[in-house]
Order: sequence, then structure tokens, then C-alpha cells
Amino acid sequence: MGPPRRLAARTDIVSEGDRPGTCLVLIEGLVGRYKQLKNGRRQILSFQVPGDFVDLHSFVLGRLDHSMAALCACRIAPISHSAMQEILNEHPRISLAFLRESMIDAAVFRDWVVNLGQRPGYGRLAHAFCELVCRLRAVGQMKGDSFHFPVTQEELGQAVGLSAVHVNRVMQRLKANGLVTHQAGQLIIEDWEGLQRAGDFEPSYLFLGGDGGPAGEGASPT
Amino acid sequence: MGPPRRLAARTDIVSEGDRPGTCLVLIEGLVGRYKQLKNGRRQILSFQVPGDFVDLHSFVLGRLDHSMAALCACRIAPISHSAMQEILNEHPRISLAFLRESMIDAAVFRDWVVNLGQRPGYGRLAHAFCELVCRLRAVGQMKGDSFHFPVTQEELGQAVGLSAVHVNRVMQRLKANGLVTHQAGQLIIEDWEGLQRAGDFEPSYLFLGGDGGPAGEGASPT
DNA sequence: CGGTTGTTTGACGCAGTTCAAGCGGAGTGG
DNA sequence: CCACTCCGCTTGAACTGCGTCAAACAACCG
Repeated sequence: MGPPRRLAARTDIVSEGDRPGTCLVLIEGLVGRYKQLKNGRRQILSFQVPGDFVDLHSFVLGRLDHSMAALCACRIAPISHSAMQEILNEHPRISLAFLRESMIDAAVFRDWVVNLGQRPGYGRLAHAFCELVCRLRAVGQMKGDSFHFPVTQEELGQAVGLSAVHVNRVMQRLKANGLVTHQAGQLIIEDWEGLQRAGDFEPSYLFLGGDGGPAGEGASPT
Repeated sequence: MGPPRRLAARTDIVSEGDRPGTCLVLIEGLVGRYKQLKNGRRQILSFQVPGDFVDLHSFVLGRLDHSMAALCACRIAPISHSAMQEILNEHPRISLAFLRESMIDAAVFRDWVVNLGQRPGYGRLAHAFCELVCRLRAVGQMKGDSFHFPVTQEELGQAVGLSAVHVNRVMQRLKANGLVTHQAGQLIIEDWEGLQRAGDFEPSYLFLGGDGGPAGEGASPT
């Protein structure tokens, strides 16, 4: 594992079509994976939290099918593909860990499909926040009931498939109902139970163990 | 690999939460992976075509995060988890193939996220059809410019996040524009170029090689 | 034949988009 | 220290894609 690179907020890390020679592990910060459409629209596919093996697939598939950008200042450690290959040769068991990582990745995407396909804006945002809380807590990145989330409403909209204007209105409803507040780059969970209910959230698809919420502990494999 | 099981149309194969002792390979037919929501709605996550290793993740993650159903009469071959384990022990290289399979799976889900999040109904259906064409052609299941697709408009709606009524109207527009026809359980591609344009389709995310379309050949790894 | 299941059509309502303008805070240069 | 600018948030109004409800229709089947 090479020394971590530091990246400024709002900078691209890798782009769709690239054939990088390294994999990346996010050490600190928040990164977004996204796809850009021809018509200018863009879809944020996922938010990645510290500890995530952020582009394992570049090693296996060679070419990237999507881009990644730092959403705030980040530290990212590269692992060369040759090092990856060596690891696999010498410790074949590790491949199961990689498999596990990539399958949880897929499970999370499946849940986004459900979220985008079936839930109205209100529940969709609630659900997205619930997932973030669970994943951040699992890696010890929650500060009490809040976390650092320096994302614009425009970007939130690109993640959940809503216009920035509508995200604004939905956020106001979430706040008015006492569920979450977003200010000064912090997302504050005011009512965890209520947020889960609003988002119809059920964290088993994250394969974290525990309920992952503010009282949970997480990170233990199932 | 055990002898293939035969399954009737519209029967569940495995259900969310199950802990099956085998993995399944689809030999013949069409299966849908789906998640059921508490409020009764359901999201079809993907259509699987013959040759697909349909629940590799049950081996790695133990528990299923979604259900699967046969959409028409199917043949499915089981592979016990212990046999999987043996394969991995004796041929560690195979793990790369499994990794590849699961990562393409994830890439496809990412594209569904984009499809649901960014495209209106018309393009969304067009895109879904394009993907099916490419994947079916790659495994030699296209009959000329058409394929067997015995799916109701209700189910199509559950796949692309639209109501059955709206699917109906969109299908009429697709037909009126000379792109596709759906009759007697067959989907007929009338204008492959046009369909790709309508769906803003670009097949690289499938990692098939070639353009995968009616004139393509597919199936060669990148 | 009647029953069941899927498709089609129409009318109506709403969630969410788009356009446009105003507002507030943070940074910059004079 | 103030003026200016920029960017993100907020608000309003008008529009529309899509959902829902309901009824008619078509195909299949026992």
C-alpha cells in the first residue's frame, strides 16, 4: 500500500473509461461515485466512507465503468494491481474477502435501485440518510448523532434522482417533522427511529450486524 | 453441479432472508430478482438470462438480501456450497472468475440506478430493452431481431419503477415510433439504432466486447 | 359459455420539474 | 471596513410526467 494521496474537495479521482494501475482505499473523507450522461445530467451512484475499498473492480475488470470524485478533502491510499495480484497468489484465501466486499457493494446498489424505483422523494432521502448513518457508524465516523456531510442540495439531488429545488423542499419537511437537520456541513439525526420509519429502512442488506443505528455498534460480520 | 431443476412460470425460487446451501446457475428460461416492500410494492432488480450465475452471493454472504422468481418455465442447476468451497480450494484461480462475475453484476446494477434516477419513462424502457438484447445475444438467445419475453406490463413496471398503465402508454409510443413491438410473449426490435438512441444506451458497462447489438457477436471478454 | 387475467382508454390529481427571482453568507479586492 | 461577487439556499408560479381510479375490451381457459 503506497502512501496516502491527499485530494482537495470537488476534484475528480478517476474517470469513466480509465484503466488505472492501482486500486484505492479511502482513508479519510467522503467520495462519490458517479456517472455522467450525454445530456449533461449526472447520477451519483454511492457515497463511500473511510475504509471502503473504493475501486476493487478496476483490478478485476480493467476499465472503470464510472467516475469518482472527492466530495471533501480526502486521503486515499493506492494499492498497485501487481501488489493485488501478489496478495492473491500468496494468500488465495484473501480472494474470499474481496468477493465479500464486492458483493456487499452490489447489495447496496440493489437497495438504491429499490429506493429510486419505489419510494417518493421524502422516503428516498430518509432512506439514503439511514444508510449513511449505518455505514459511518460501522467505521466509527459518527460524532454522536451527527456527521460531517459537506454536500450541496444539488449533489444530494443527483444522488437520489430529484431536482435541487425539490430536495430543498423535502429537506424542509424532514426538518419540520423533527427527523434531521442539515447545517454548516453537518447532518444531525434528530429522530433515528422516525427517520428509519420514514425511509422504510431495514439495514440487513448492509451486512454489518447489529441495527447499525445511533445506539448500535456495527462492523461485526454476520 | 446437480441435475437441473425444472421450475414452472411465476414460482419463487428463493426468498429474501433464506440461507440456501447451494448456488444456482440458470440454464434455460428467464428469472427475475426482486425485493418486496412492506407497503406491498415490489421492485424487480434485474432479469437474468441463461448462463447467469444467479446467486453467487449466497455462497459468500450466507443470507439472501432479495428474492428470485422464475418468469417463465426455467431450468436451473444447483451447485452446493461445499462444492463451491472445494473448487476454490483446488483451483484458487477460479476465484478471479467469480470476482469478475460479481463485479459485472454490480456494474449492471449501477446502470439501473442511473436508468431509474435520470431517465424518463420512455428512455428508461428503451434502455432496459437494449440491455436485455445485448445480454441475450451474448449467450445466443436472440432469435434474429426478437426474443422470448413473456412478461406482463405490470411486471415491466415493477422493473423500471412505473405503473402498469404508464408502461402501456409508453410501449405504445415506442411502437408508434417504430422501435419495438411486444406481442405474444415476443419482444421484436424494429429499429436497433433508434432504440439505443432513445435509451441513451452505451453497452460498455456490460463488459461483453463488441456492440452487442443485432449485428454484433458478443461474449468475448474484454 | 362465463370467469379470469392482461391490455387499453379516459379523466383527474399530485409529486416533482422548470424557470425565475430574491436572499444570505463567505471570500475578495479596494 | 465596506462594497462587490459568487455560490448555495429559499420561495413562488406555472407546467407536466406519471399515478390512481375506473371501466371497457380482448384473449385465453376450463
